[in-house]
Amino acid sequence: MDAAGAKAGGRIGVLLPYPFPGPLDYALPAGLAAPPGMLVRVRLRGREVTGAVWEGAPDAHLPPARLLPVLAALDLPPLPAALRRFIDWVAAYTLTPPGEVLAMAIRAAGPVRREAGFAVPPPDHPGPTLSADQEAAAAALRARAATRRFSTTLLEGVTGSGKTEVYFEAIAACLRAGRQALVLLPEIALSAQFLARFQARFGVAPALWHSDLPGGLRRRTWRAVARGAAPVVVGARSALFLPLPDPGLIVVDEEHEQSYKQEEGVIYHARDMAVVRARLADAACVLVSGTPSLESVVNAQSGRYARLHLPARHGGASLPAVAAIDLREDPPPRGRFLSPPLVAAVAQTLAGGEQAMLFLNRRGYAPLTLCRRCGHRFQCPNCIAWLVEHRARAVLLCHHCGHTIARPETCPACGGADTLAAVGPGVERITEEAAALFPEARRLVMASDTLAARGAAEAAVTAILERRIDLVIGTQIVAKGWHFPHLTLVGVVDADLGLAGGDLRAGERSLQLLHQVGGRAGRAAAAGRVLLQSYAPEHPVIAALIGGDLAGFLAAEAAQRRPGHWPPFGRLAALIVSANTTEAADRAATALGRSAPRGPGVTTLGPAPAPFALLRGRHRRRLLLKTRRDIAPQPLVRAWLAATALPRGVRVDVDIDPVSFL
DNA sequence: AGCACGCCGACT
DNA sequence: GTCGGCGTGCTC
Repeated sequence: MDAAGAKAGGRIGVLLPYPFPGPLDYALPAGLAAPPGMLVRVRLRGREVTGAVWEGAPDAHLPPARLLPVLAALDLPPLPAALRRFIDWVAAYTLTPPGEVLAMAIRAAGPVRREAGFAVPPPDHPGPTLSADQEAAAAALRARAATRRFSTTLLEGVTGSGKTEVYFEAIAACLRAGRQALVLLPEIALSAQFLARFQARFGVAPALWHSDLPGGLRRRTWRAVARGAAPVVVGARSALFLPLPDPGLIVVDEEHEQSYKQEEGVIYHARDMAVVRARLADAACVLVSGTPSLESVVNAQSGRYARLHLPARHGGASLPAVAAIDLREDPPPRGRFLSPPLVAAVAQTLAGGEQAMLFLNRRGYAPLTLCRRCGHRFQCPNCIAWLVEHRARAVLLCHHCGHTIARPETCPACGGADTLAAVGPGVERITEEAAALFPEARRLVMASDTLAARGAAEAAVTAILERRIDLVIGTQIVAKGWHFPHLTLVGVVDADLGLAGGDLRAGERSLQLLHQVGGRAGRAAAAGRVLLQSYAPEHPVIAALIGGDLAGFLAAEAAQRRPGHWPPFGRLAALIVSANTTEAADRAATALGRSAPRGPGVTTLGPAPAPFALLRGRHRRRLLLKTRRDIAPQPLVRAWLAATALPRGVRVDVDIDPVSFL
């Protein structure tokens, strides 16, 4: 098929936002211009749908008589070539049909009532003064953002070192070069404080992109981006698929965050894909973190990434002092969860007119409800998980599928009245304990469910900043990059919580989370301190936090993972087998296990029950393919699935580079 | 993704 | 004897 195939009057491929193996062929009427990337309307099974003209050899076998005509072209610039190549790349890498990846890119490409535009942030608008360390790092980033050459830089710095202001200088350089900048944030809840800082630097607001954007604004923003009228876009991971005409800089803030991993639909890691997006667009990529992932550190050490380091906290603030409270020596009173030393520290902080925070990464009142008489435990019928009591709502609720029951008065198994006991704490229960201990303190609970309402997170942050709150009790939402200058004490209720479970990255993740939480303390003039309640303070993660030796921890972690070719020294692909019955899941998993690829540098683990062996009513088994770093797992997985006959009703989901084993 | 086609339980 | 369950297959 020659180039004439794409000309008017010929046959063209149109990629549609559905899981087809490739583009479908349509006839292009004479007089209709449809270059690659053009969004077009076509008929599919009688329905009218939007797709994109795509490169690749049309399917010559289909007789011309069966081709339907392209109906119209949308009044939009074609998707840029770099985005088209990115879509194809992500599809091939994640083993997802390309149309499903395209769907993420064009979902918001609908008509709008009023066009939107965003002011170009003036690069030379006077912003905050940088320290010498910041200026040195900013100069390096400016140079990288000003060239039309791909690069990746790991920008590292302790919490409060002013990393944001440093990469703002890279944004300014990118804007001066006439290109667009994209900033990814792990949580859009972060954006309120981020936007204030952006405003302080540039005097205008950037375009925002996330899944909760109302439909009209979403379409207007998409269109503005496509037209090049959004010079800076700040967004969640899905912003990677926006049609920026010429992105010159992609920043991934808090690059270690696990929320960059999309776990449903198209399964991809936004941090890794950001590097690819930058490479295909000849752009600079900047990965930013106070606690970088082992992946990024190893890439920096091997020279693949450049590395910039901000050693000190900005404005003379010092890092908080971290200490453990050994719960074997100082246990909390029976039925309580705050130990005497932690209670004393909170009391002292509050008495000094400063703010304190208690951190527990568990929503609700109690993770388990147990009958003291017969031992009955309340479990979700659809998942292998305990129902979590939410006392304020008087319900027990599954955090995996949302299954909810009214809080029972009697045990359904033995009929016992007053025999049900709440086991273990959630933030609600810690709040109850804190209310009894510090009745005068103005308390605030910060959890994803208590801050779900629009503007709730912003209101909470404002209340803390204005010192209308004395004691914050929160889940991991408090670990995000908030800046609370009057907060001087962080108490971690259960520092051991994230360490159980045998997950490859449990230690690394726990260290990052606790370090980030601790980083909320003492960000201004007053010194901060962090107290970690633990039954195992000698654990390497707790020891690294106390000693402030994050690099040492990562080095030990690397030494453990390297010999077995575990990531980042090897590659993983997970196959999740799910079926309606245990038997079907077992049969399929066993069949896959028998036909698993083997060979030098290739091993298969499993099948094993997936950590949630029953989730949302489906029985799950998991197999893990591990390859040496120089062996791509995708062709192996493709061949593996093609060679294995699977029983009816069985689904196999592939997760390339799985990060969560739970 | 939708939407049609196709074989096995409870209904007029 | 039918109406309808959603499992499987196709869409240019």
